[in-house]
Amino acid sequence: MSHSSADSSDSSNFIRDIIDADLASGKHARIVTRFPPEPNGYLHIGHAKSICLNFGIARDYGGDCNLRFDDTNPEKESVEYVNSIRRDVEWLGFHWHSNPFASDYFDQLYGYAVDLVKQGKAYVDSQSADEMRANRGTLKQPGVDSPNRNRGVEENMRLFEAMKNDEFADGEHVLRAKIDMQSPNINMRDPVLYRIRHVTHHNTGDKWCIYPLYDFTHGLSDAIEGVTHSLCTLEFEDHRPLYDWILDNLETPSRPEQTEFARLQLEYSLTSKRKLNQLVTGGHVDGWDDPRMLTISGMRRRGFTPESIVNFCDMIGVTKKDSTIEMGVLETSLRDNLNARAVRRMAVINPLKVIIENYPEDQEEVFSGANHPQNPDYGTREVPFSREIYIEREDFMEDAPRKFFRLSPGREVRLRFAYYITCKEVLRDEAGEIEALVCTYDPQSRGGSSPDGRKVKGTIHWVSAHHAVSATVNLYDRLFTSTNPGAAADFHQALNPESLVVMPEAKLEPAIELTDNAIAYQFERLGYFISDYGSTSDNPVFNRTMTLRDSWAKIEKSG
RNA sequence: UGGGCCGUCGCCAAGUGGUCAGGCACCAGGUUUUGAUCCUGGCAUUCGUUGGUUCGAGUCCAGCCGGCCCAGCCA
Repeated sequence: MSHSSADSSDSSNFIRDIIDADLASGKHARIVTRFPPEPNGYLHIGHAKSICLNFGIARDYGGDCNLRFDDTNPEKESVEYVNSIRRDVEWLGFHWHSNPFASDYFDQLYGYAVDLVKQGKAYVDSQSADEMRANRGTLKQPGVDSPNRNRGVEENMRLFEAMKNDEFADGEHVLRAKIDMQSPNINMRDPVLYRIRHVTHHNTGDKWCIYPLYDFTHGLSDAIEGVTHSLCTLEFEDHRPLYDWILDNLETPSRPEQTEFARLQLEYSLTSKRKLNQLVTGGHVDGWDDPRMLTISGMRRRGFTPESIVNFCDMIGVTKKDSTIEMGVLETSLRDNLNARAVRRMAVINPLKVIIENYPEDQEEVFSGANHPQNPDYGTREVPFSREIYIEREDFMEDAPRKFFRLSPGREVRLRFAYYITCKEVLRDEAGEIEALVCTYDPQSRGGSSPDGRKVKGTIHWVSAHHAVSATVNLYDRLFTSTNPGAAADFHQALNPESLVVMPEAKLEPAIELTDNAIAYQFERLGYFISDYGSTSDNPVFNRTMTLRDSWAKIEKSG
């Protein structure tokens, strides 16, 4: 397509290098990956990076990628999230080999835990959470052994079974791995494997009152599925020794390996499910799919294409370096894709009426406008014209600088596809506000060029007043004013009060489809737009997906 | 001397001892009935730093500096 599109087939990274080596050495004959979200929130742009990595590798190496729900904490999880996650992954264009829940493995996981107990490598601890915390030590001081650490296998077996059989209250006991309370790695100081939680699970219902923790569950789930490369983010690096310890001490059907990469950080955005949840529940946005949210569902509603997101992930790469991507990268990827595909139309968001005084009052005519300037396959549509039209208020300036190529008293501009017009008079209301413009047109300039070949520097968009369709247009801007809102003591302070500006009086040319989130339009000179969910011909609502690049704004700013 | 990880252009990122790819951003031109798109050119004598090994170091070694992560019965 164009310069900024990355070709995933030749984009390599250190993880693909590892896979290449494993294939070359014969360690693996086939590659299996997994994308393991916890269904406790909606997927966001950060997850997209992981999805593209895991599913992209499976696709490129002819292997499989599973969509596995890491659902070991029933208190926070729900089927609403499960469904949204499935939908988002599919919408991005990826296909999973299987779609299991970690909770599907609870029986097997319990068996593995029993195995550890029998080997004397796990024990039931009856300390309170506070006692455990106190005995864990600190980052610099080793922990001390639990008084229950040397319980016999028989007693541990009896207690663990009793935990499972609902004989204890929440928090009374936990199952812990018996590793090393002196370890410099806190994760190895006898980590908890199972806790008691009397909570209904979205998948297993009330079958269990004990639930395994992430560290115990994850590697074993990988092993059960035959995952070869278990890819996760950097904060799990310290967990790898535990991941390995569990697999090294149990007989599993396969031996997966964990590799960590840096999570995505994007300027002006939040990628913490907890904080996104607060935006939703706090009413700061219109749900998880608010077009300002960088959730996959929000981006979809905003008008992002899956291709633009996947391409963005290819552009940013995969490394172990903490980094923050500039918004411009995402915006460029979006514009690139939308520029290639969007259907061109004219719409006026902030209308100013123009009366063409020498155009006959009862006359109408129709111009042909290309649906895409670089792609004739898109065809053309008819654009009606008449004596009264609307133009953008920003396209008129009374005291215009020389570099302003638009309408101004005495100046001539081209109406796209139509005629040259010259501004003759400015009409005002009692308050002195500009109400309308009186212009004349040059009948010789029909179609947008004149026989004398005179140059008209500016071309502006317009909509015939008589034929216009009224609509509401939502202008979205970044949700936060700070490049790193997550770093603020309270991210609410960084909320952008102008992240949504509603334009209730927009005028659209008639050839615009008014309903549901389907067709990506470019409203010429304004940006890319898409109809919002629930938009109807009675009440059309459009979301601005992205502005066009605006070099005039840059000139204007620099004076 | 708690452990783990990271440091190549403003932001990303290739580079696997032979003399710093590419993208974004930015700047300067050209085309243009979207100040869009597109096209052309410019943009790291230098790889956190110091020293060492080598004919040769971003790549190997040592020290130092800076940043990130870890003390949930969260993931």
